[in-house]
Amino acid sequence: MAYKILIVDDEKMLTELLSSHLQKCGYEAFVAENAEQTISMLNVYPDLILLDINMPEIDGLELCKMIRQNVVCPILFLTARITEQDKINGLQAGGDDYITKPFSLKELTARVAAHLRRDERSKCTPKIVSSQGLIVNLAERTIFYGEKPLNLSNREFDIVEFLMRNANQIFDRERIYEAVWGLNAEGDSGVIKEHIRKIRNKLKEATGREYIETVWGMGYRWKK
Amino acid sequence: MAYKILIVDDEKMLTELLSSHLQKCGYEAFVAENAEQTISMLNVYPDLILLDINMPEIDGLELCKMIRQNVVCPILFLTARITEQDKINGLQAGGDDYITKPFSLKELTARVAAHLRRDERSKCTPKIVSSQGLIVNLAERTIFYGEKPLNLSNREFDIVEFLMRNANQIFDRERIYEAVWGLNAEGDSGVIKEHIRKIRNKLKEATGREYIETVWGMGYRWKK
DNA sequence: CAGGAAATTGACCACTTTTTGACTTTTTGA
DNA sequence: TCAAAAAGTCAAAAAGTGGTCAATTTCCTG
Repeated sequence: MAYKILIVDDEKMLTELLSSHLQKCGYEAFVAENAEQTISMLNVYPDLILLDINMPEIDGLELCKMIRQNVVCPILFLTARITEQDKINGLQAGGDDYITKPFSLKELTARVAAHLRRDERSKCTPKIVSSQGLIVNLAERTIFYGEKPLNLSNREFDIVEFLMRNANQIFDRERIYEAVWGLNAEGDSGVIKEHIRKIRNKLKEATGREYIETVWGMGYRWKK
Repeated sequence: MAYKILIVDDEKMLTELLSSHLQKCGYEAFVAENAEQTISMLNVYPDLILLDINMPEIDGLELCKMIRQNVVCPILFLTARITEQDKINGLQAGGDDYITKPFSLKELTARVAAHLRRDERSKCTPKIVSSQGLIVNLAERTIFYGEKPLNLSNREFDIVEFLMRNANQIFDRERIYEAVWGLNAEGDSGVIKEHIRKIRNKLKEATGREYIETVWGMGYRWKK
């Protein structure tokens, strides 16, 4: 069974981004937007908690203490700035680590993985998915069409994985950029166009089929 | 003693193919074609079960639950297609993993090996292991290729042991550092690169073969 | 404590991936 | 039909990654 991660934050944008990304990484994500929801969410017994300290009307540290009374899993703070004093306060409240905003999704998942690893219980993340004749190995980040390997680069794999997981949905380039890079897209740099091209070539090469459809004026979608 | 694998499927073609392949890989294979045979086969105490869910007249999931009442070994589902709901149902029934058809034999054996290995790790660790012609003596910390000693240094041995124990899994340099040094890696110092080089040289020198594979942008893995 | 092996570091090079920007083609709607 | 907007293409620059080597530091052992 996948690790369960509880995200506590009041910014919808961020929680959505985080939960979709964590799901992409094979975790099960839960979201709580306030103290009340958080406490009731503890019933799912999360394996790790991401907690924003700077929420209006809620004292993150107090919330952390309350959580600690009920669970022992790692608690990682999300915070804008961090002073030495913040660190001490946080640790006293029962936190395990800090992630300072802004952070990349890569960094976040690395830290999450590190803590889960340290916590060491049997890891059972789903590894292999298959779709339309493509066999996707999430652990090795490889995709095969039968015996033929796709040989995607890391970025290419990220994009394919994202589109595949959200098959049939249309995403414009900005959205894809945000989802995969974990950053806000500033204008259209054209990176996505180029990556989509490379991906399409490799897919066509190996399978002879079209997987990524262009919806004119809207974006791209993975055909299912 | 060889690992015992029970194959549960009603397609004779497939079971024959699988059992002959698994035998070639050094496993002992048993076949059951229906629920009744499966239950009675459990008396051989298989180390792993391959279970086709989509058999006519038999509900694979029910069968899985019945098996689970008797044994704790890993159960891998063979299935044509897989939806999110299938996954949930399967896990609730006590399954450990899915292999979606069509699959390559290579993939199948890799997954089988992975599960057996995971199971093995929870048992006691053997003193002497052999892999691809290498004979590893964990007590004396020596590795021989036939009569030829490898003469690895301590660190080198640690790294090889770690990679070997987790064969086929990919580890980036940071992970290897954490696993072998037991410390958090602060940035990439390049130590691993250098050790990998030394190890590769010694392996090549003694065996003429390649054991450690580089997965670009991902890390290293011990080829098995 | 000296001498040698082992471990580590940093610099360098070759190679791959990622990004960029100029340019072409396609699509759309006035 | 034509012009503007959107999408696609290409090659080259920039950034990142891994392999190698030599130099330095650390660790043993006699």
